[in-house]
Amino acid sequence: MLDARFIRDNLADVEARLKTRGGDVDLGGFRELDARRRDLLQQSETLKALRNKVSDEISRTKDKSQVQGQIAEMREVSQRIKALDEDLRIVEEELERLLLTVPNIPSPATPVGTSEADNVEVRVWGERPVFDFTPKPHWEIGEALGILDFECGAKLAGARFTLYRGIGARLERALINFMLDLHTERHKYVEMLPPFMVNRESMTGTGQLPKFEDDLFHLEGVDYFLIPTAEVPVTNIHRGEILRGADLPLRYTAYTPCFRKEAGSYGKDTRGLIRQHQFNKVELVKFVRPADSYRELEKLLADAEEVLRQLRLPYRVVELCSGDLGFSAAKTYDIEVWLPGQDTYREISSCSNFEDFQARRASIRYREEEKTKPEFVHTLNGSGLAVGRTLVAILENCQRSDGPVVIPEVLRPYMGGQEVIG
RNA sequence: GGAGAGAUGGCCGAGUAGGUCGAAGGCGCUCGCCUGCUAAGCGAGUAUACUGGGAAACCGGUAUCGAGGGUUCGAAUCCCUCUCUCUCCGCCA
Repeated sequence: MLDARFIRDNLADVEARLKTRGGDVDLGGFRELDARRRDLLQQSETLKALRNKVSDEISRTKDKSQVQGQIAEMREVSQRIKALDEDLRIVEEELERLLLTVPNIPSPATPVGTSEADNVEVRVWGERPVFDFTPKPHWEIGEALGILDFECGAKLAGARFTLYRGIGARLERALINFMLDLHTERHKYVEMLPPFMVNRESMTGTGQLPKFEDDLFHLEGVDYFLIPTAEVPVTNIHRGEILRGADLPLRYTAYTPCFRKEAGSYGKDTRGLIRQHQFNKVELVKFVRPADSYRELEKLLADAEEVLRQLRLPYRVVELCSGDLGFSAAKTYDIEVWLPGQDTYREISSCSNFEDFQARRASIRYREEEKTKPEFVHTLNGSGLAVGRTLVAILENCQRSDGPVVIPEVLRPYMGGQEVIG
């Protein structure tokens, strides 16, 4: 959420910068609602001040018969206050609804552009493997090895669900443990294991609600949502809190499954593990001082990249342009892993600085010193990494001509020493 | 699922026959004084949000005692609904 006062004071500038995301931006309604809100608030508060003053006088008058006039008068004042407050409530609700659907302002560091095509390649790492045969896509490899069973996934749940079997299941688990160990031991993140479903406040805090309810699985009977990413529960850990400056930056990592409806992606990526309703992810989340947030973003990105480097999987980093930026982000880097079976780079991590956008929604503040005013923190997060897609990258990059897949060295301790699948 | 108890400021904890309670007291913290150092002691201060004025320092108003609603001139205190926590019973990995 943007700061209402900031919008009020910089309306034209805010509109112009939001336009770089593409689509329509109209903050005209904001100005009017904001003005009406303050007008109603002042009227109501003036009357309340009067009522408080007169009530105080009444309380000090022992003979109540002397103040019957004031009591009658205040009865009327209270009615007017009630009416004003009702109008105010409606205006504030509208204003809130409007503000919650306005996306974050892209950072000046975000390149301006209209689509994916305008994203900027920042760096490329690793050697793409050279094959003396035509590399297969992971779904063929996984099925042939008997470790990925798409048909059974569909039988158990439906399209976009997969059953991992045997060594495939173990490889997924090995990746999760490897990533968590790397981030906790080497990068000094604190591991969290949060609830996999959360309430409406949490979803609103990180920006999934109210605008993207259609993308979420909602439970029947209780107002809980399955999390689409660990970002939601982990960022909301500090919702409504005032943190101590000395404790910043806070770094958390968490493994969770993620659940997404993938509405609007019919027919897209229907084969294989790329786009599933349920997938595993290890997430990195940071709470930092505003002045440090862009430096922390670079570090977070490096922490995520380190996973691919250790696995020796080739990738590139791209900077998302304004038109491709997510709703809550001010600046985002995507890490894209090379998939030789599909002859393309594929997103495997998205690392973003949300600045104070989520912090304002979720009211996450910090106080530098005991006496200083609380300020909003900046929140960041990134995948470290999407586990299923990492498994995909291993199958495709480490495949051999006759079918087997070589397990990356760093994973072997997690695989009971096994070196090859198949 | 059933029965009961509770939710007050950074923390602990008073306050329920409605008013002088943004809220006693203690702890913590900040500043000052005092003391050869430390400890102790003394004094002052110590919430947040919105809003009006001001260049600012700051000054004023309103709201907040789990959340929402009601009664009343006036609610931390009375009534209703909800949420959460705790205890006991049941059930269960």
